[in-house]
Amino acid sequence: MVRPTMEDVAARAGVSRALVSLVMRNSPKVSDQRRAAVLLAAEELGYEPHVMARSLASRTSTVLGVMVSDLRNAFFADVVEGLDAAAQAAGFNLILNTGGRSPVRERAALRSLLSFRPAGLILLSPVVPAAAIDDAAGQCPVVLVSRTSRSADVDTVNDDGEAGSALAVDHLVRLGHRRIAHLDGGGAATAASRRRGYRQAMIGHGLEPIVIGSEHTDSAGEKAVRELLMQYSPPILPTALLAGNDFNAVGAISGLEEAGLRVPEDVSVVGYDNTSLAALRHLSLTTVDQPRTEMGRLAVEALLERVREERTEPVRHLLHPSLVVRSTTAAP
Amino acid sequence: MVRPTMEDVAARAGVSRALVSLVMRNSPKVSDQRRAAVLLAAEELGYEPHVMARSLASRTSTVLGVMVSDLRNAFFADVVEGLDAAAQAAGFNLILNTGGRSPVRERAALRSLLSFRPAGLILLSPVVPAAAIDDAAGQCPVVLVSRTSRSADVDTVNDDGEAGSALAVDHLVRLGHRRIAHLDGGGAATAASRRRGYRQAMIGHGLEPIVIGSEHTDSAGEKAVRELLMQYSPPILPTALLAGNDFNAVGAISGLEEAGLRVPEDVSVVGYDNTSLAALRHLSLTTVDQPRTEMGRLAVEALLERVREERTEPVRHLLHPSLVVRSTTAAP
DNA sequence: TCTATTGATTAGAGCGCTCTAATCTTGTAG
DNA sequence: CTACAAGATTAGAGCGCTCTAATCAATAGA
Repeated sequence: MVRPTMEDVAARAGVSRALVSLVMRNSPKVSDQRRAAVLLAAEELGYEPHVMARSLASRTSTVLGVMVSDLRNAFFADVVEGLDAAAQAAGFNLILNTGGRSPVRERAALRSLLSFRPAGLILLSPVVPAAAIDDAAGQCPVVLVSRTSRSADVDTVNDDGEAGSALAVDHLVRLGHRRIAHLDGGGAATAASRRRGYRQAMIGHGLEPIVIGSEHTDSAGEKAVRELLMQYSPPILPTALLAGNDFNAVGAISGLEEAGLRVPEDVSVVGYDNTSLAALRHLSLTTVDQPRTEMGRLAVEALLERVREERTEPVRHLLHPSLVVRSTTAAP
Repeated sequence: MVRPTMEDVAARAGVSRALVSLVMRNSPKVSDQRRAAVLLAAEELGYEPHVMARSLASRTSTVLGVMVSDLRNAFFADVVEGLDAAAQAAGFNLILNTGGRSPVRERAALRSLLSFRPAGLILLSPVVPAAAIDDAAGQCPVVLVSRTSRSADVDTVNDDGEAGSALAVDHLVRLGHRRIAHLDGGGAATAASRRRGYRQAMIGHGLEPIVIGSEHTDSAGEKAVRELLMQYSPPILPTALLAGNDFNAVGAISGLEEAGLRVPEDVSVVGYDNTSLAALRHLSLTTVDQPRTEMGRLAVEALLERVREERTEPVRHLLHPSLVVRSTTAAP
């Protein structure tokens, strides 16, 4: 279990430790002959540089700290995949902590990540107070995903929820729908802008918004539909639903089917997030797609710009969502 | 962005660096008075120990390397959640890499993880050859999840796929099914034992196994059902299907419905993994549950036992799955 | 008074690497 | 044959910490 060090490689290759260091960082100022000898020795010994020692000595870090509230949410899992791909491509590694939507746990997670002296921090939809984030931003660059910030030290990457909702409403109106209800995402970070977008789009079309309180879960979607059906009977029942997210939409569909209503013949349903769920042929859910891997990529890019000190102005990425039309929407 | 060091704290508290070090590791051999002074100084400066420097100096690591093939798979996401919870509780941190089911990328990921000199490695369903794993095991303790190993240096945590399949078959037989087909998971790491369990259970019940080649995706499930329908017409059509996993099951359900067959009235379907998908009321899939968070916990536990050198014998956890009966199974 | 003994504190080396500055080799021009 | 620039190599300090062994202070025993 005791691994060779640079010194071992140097001894075997008959050169100094400094030369091995140069070869390992593939510096151009090493003769081909020596380089070959060093690489051979390293190969024979199974030597790999010690990243931690390297970053200590060089006063740089190749670690990006990532805090994700909940990996079970496919949306975050996708973003993390995007982060990892971009980080690996740039020679960085992710150190991951889960915060579990608890401010206390998130604080601990932040401290833990910072103690690695990461090159930067990426926080996915954190729930800690802005002060805690600004505090972290004093120690290293910070990028927020799915959360806004007013701090000049913090970059953000968000989906344009207003535009996404508008896309969905426009699609439904174009199909001929007039009574379109929105199942609100409650306290979720993304809920407010989606609701706002829905309201504006409805008013823009001269239609009356109908917002039903819900959550980003399938059971909440089912419950919301039951409430809806209590308030509105078939003649005035909304002919289309814009759910808070895909899970919510699936729940809503169940609720509708249980009540004997067919989707999309009687009621059209649109989700949000385009999770793998929506793509299942069994569901084939019309939904709003957020470019998740792209969000991960942009987050890493923004972070590295700060790390390399190429930029000091904050960046606010507002990504444009797109509508994926599948089989849960049709003319009323 | 330049953070204080132990030296700074020592100077401010009027003590030596070594004393600060003792306080930070809360050693008992420090007088209360000094301890208070040091903690105060640290607090005032916002000092936090530098984990990398610490592990370099102490020749120990608090980092666990995790390689996951695909975070989009909810199964792995759940296991990672379990890993993180257990690791955090033990004062360890996860450094995460995705391997994307590609041996080449996985090899790179392994090297990258090892260059951190982690305390140990946890590999979720890796596809690299056993030799590469044994090689890694020569550098630090390794635990495999959802993959077997014959190496004495490697611990494993697996779900008992044979038992899981048997559970499903028994359930179906008890409902009165006689013609039960299995949609095979193809090259997936878990497919072989599930198929074996299916075969044995069928033979045990005096029934003839029917295995249809498939994959662990929903589109493959749909395709497999089409093939099945080509080979077997209604009178001899299997009345129940054991899919390779939940995704596969959902695809199979779509295929059946498209062919005008109802689930579970005409054909019962059982999935495997109990992903969040299965729990959706809309699907309400009968499936085999693997205790995923528990698997994560056990993996960390096994790793730490090796790290602490409490054990040298390999451990083979074979977790007992359970059947979650929902709405896709009924009497034929 | 002097020496043990115990507990608290510190000096200093060293973990595996990087980086600056110094040194050693060449090749080439004068 | 010497001088010198350019390229190749190395010595050595230092990154922020831990750890061993040494030092120091205070009390107790003879």
